[in-house]
Amino acid sequence: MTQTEAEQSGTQPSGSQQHGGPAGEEERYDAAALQEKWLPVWDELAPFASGAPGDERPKKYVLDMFPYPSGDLHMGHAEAYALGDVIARYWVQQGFDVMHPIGWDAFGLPAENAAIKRGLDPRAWTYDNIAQQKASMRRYACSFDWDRVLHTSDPEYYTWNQWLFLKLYEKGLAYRKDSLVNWDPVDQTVLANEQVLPDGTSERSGALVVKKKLTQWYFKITDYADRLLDDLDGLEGTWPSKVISMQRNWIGRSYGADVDFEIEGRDERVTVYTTRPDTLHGATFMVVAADSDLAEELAAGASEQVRERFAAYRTQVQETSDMDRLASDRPKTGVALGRYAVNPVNGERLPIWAADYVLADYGTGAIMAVPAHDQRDLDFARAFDLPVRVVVDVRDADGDPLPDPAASGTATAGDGVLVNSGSLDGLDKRAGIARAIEELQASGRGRPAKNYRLRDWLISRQRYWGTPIPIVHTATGEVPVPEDQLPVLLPPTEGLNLTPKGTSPLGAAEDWVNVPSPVDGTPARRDADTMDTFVDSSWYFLRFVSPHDDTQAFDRDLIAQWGPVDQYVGGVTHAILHLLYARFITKVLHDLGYLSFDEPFSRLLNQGMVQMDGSAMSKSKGNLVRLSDQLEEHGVDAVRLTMSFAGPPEDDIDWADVSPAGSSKFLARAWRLARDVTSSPESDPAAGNAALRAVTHRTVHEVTQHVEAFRFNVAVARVMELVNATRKAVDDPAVGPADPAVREAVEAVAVVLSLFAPYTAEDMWARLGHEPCVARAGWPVVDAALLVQDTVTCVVQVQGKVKDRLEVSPDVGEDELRALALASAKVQAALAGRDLRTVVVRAPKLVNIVPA
RNA sequence: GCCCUGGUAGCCCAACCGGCAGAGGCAAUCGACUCAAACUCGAUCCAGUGUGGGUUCGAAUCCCACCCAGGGCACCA
Repeated sequence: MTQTEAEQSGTQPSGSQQHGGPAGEEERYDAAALQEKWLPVWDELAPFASGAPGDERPKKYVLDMFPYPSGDLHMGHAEAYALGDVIARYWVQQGFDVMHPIGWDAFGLPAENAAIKRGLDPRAWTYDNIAQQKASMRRYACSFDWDRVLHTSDPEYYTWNQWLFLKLYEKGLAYRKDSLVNWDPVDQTVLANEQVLPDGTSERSGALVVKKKLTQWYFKITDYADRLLDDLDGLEGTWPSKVISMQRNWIGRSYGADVDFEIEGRDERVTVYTTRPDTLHGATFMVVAADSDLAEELAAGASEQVRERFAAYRTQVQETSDMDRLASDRPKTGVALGRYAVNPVNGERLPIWAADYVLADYGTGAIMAVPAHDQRDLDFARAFDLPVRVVVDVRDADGDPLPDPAASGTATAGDGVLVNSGSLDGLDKRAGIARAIEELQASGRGRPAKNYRLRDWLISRQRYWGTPIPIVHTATGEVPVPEDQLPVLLPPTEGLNLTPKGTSPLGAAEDWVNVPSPVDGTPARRDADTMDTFVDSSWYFLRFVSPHDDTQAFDRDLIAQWGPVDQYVGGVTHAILHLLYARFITKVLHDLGYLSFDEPFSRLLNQGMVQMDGSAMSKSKGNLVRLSDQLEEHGVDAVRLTMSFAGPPEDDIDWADVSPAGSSKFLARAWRLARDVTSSPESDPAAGNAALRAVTHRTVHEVTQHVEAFRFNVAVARVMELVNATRKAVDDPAVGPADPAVREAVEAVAVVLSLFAPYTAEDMWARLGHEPCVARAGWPVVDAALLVQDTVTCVVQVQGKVKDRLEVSPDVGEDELRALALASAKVQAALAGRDLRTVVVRAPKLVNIVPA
């Protein structure tokens, strides 16, 4: 190896020579050598093992979102795990039994696609990558409890995925239905709504998603919509407000009324959902979603000509529907169905149209159109020359009536007084809605209702590398696989063609798919689809408490002790998908009696992303900065420190704006302090330099607050100050390297740095004469007496402008301070003889003198 | 279109409850050390807080309007 090994083979050789310098040259900071030296020691001592029997420390659960094993770790991982580690290591230093586990989200399409491309088994690809990432994480000094590792692709794990499915199935929360689903034509599988980007493309493959009618499994997350929404209130303050508002948006609850309309020539009424039942008198037509069964049915009862026009329109809609969802100003299209509804409040005949601006899967797929007060309805009315009737008198800021929507083309959606509305006339929006609902209920034509933007969670995937759905289809219907027959193992890939073809590759595994019915032994077929991998990650945090338990998904006593997760750390990219699903599953398991809590993550920290020159680094765009290169060049500690110091954790880091070389310089500077300390570990700090001690204690005090508030960048800045102050003291002949206050300061630096730069901190600790591990040394105790300052600087302002500064006692009296300030020559000069109007005194920090 | 963040030095970022705009770092410049360089050490330079109003003794901080950047939702009745 290199000279670093020679250097490390001896114990602390004084005057080791690395660059051919003269004999007696001092040792230098060598990041690579420190890594070689301490990694094996930590492997041996396992300072982050958690949950040992008899461990009396209070428990804390810190969790980083587990990675997907595609290739080696990249800069994004490096940031996330550096920041999560600061928190985990901090709580260990504070004396907690911290569970900080790691695992791999190992099922999923990328493994399968990569495997197809290279003709490999997805298992081999996945587990090779895991091994590589795991080795990288160890080198990166992540404070994980390595005894708790899990992989979601292990049968030991996905067994319990199947168990979870059965629990939901028993509860009626897993069901199969036939509907239009999002189909990814590239990956040849369906996608959840959440996996379709706003521009209508797949978040995975980037392909334009199309609609396809399929029978699929769903989890009934909409049953939990109210709780998922309302319980967000309790996360206020501990979750980023951004995530909370994104989830609120996503669930999208609205309140209104269901209103029943009679249909001429049809026995059944049609119910529509509206948020504005007060405007019912303004309804001039009805619209049903063109792709709904209702439209089909209504058209079937119409004339031959209408049926033909409808069929043509429907085909057109299905071909173009997802193509230009984005084009919000695209012209309204539709066909009249030649059928009529009857307005329940005034008996008017309303023509029924089929159009694509009404969605089949929201509400009832039918609306009452009130063109005067709804822009979409107005656009439609103007396109097809339908009547517009104003029923709300909306005024502008000056109290003038707004122009007639029929003429202006702008619907008046604002608040106003109801007109042309019979018994509702004169009421405002709020009262009008309440009265309208009352009257509808009284006449049996309507009732209060609410709706959600959130849809049920589609979990079927037509791919190989996932958890088989534990259902068998028999001649008489679907039968769940009995719990004691789990797991349903994935068949081997031999003989299977994994290439996407629209149906699950598992269906071709004849030996696997053909099974006797668990009920009566008659021939049956397994469900060949696999589960969305978001199912895997929706409960993995529970499994960590007992990852090797083969009798249950998780140990209920242990999860009661550890859960919920005290601190969750991960990217904001999962703000909706993963976090919403995890919250849902947690609530379900709570309701089933498995959990005592119903929110999984008490606190959440979103780290930002790492960019280069303003552009995101990702697999698809090519990794502009390679983590391995950075680690090679600057060392683990410098990279980690840079991640913490770059800015607030939630901000993105542009690698071009930060300086790992600067971090490295700072670490060397800190390290040299430890090298220079000459006092013994037993020296008494109380005998040390008072000024330096004050700086040390004040720094530790502030760092503590900053770390707890996630202001890691500021915490690091404070340590830099302490290092600078200590260096000055060491070089000051009046203090010097033997002063016990210097040792106290350097020890504090070592312990605090153990959160950010573990290798450097460990070596400093050793040089200070201590045994490893510094990670378990304990957080420095602040002596409150040393935080009290003898004097404070009082600012004296004249008209808010600083004119003088006074050194005063912290408990100086107001009157005394006022007199002192007025006596200042600089103040008198600024006043130039003017009379005083007021003197504001905020003892002891400030006096503001206002002249007349 | 609606909602949410955020604009402080050349750059990344601090600044408590409204109270001295600068803690820390990068870059730059100068000096010391060196045969020279790297390393190291020391020093210097730099903004009045996106714009315009308002409240206040006092505003980066609070309020209003606007501009810019980023993010979320978007034909959800």
